[in-house]
Amino acid sequence: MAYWLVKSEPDAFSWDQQVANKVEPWTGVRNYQARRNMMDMRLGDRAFFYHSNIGKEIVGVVEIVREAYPDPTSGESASPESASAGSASAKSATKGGGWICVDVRAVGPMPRPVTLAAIKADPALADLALVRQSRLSVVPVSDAHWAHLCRMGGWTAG
DNA sequence: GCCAACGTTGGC
DNA sequence: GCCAACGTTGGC
Repeated sequence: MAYWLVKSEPDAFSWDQQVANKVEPWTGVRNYQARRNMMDMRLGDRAFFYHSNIGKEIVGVVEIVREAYPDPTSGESASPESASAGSASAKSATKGGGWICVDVRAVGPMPRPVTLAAIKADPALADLALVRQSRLSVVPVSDAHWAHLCRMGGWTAG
């Protein structure tokens, strides 16, 4: 399984809302590199939920519960019917240059949120994509980095 | 509120 | 196809 990190401004969509909604479509990604990363997400993959701007810390863990499909908030998205077909329709969406989203489910909160400052202060995390490409909202996390960040946050489950 | 990084756009 | 201008993001 692969690991990821997704960012959200808590003003727009916060961890608390993610927990309240349980499953939430991760929409609004309008960057090709981020889109490519989302296309690579598979069922069961996990991602850190990061608060940008306010907080600047990893606040929880989510799981991918639906692979890429056309983003309903995108102007040129396909119909809901074709969207329910799953990743096959995502391919046609990308063919048309449309944007995509995935569904994520809240797994649990970080016992101790991992701040950006703590990440930057740790040499082991110097090449984390979050640090290197601060503007990218969906980034991959290596197995080693995932384990390291889990340790920092006191995350013991899975 | 400012600035750096980076992506996109448009003129040539 | 290059590059300057501009817009957006995100950290400080």
